[in-house]
Amino acid sequence: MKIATYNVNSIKVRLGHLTDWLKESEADVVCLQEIKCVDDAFPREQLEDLGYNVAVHGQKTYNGVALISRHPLEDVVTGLPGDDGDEQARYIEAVVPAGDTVLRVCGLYLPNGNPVDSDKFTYKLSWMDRLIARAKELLALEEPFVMAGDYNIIPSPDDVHDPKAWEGDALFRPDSRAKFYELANLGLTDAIRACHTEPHLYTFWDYQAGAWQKDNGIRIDHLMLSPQAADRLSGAGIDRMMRGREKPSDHVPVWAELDF
DNA sequence: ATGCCCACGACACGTGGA
Repeated sequence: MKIATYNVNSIKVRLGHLTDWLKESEADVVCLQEIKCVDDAFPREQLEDLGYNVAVHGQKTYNGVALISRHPLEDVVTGLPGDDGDEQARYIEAVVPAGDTVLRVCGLYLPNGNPVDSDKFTYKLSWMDRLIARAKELLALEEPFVMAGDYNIIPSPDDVHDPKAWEGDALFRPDSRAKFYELANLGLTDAIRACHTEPHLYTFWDYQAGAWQKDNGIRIDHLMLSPQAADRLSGAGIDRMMRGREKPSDHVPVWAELDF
């Protein structure tokens, strides 16, 4: 089963890219971020016509996440538990039947956090605390799950073209990274890092200053696997070619293959 | 050192992204 994450930066603008890529990649489950639309505006029918089930947690203009799956999506949870006052659409979770068991898929769009002297940064860190709490709850079930999405975290200096330029940024600050390690150290496996040891694998290139042409990128989209999911990991990849297409998202799809 | 580009809402440019 192929699980992927893709920050589309507007589903309206990127629907063609997404459907092209779905046909090429044959992904089974995809976590989408930054759909930037309300539930009713999501192109549900077009994706259903390609054989996907759809679950959406949308928001006008900003954020918005969705899950699409060739298998049923059950027990859908929208919104990250832990703060009923949080109105930003950044989290969606569902259970997907997988062989003789189930895979829980958690799609997330972690807050950017810049500027770091603002409440946006404290929101990022507290959001990560809630994600860690959710991971602890799910780990207690001892079932396969994946937390996949745009983490807005550069885990290590190997994951950025120019570490100096990112010093102090909310995506690379030691306290941001420490929270990510706290999550990983619960026992979650970074699918890309488990399959690829070479440095400088990126998932995002800024639109500005020729970042793509210079390969000035960062790795911020991750699939984090529970131990029971990591046991089934057989491959992972980054579909860089999507960044080279006409009118691309600034992120590209990242995927993991799990043997079910 | 700073801005570059892109999407949105709703038509002018401000907000947000990373």
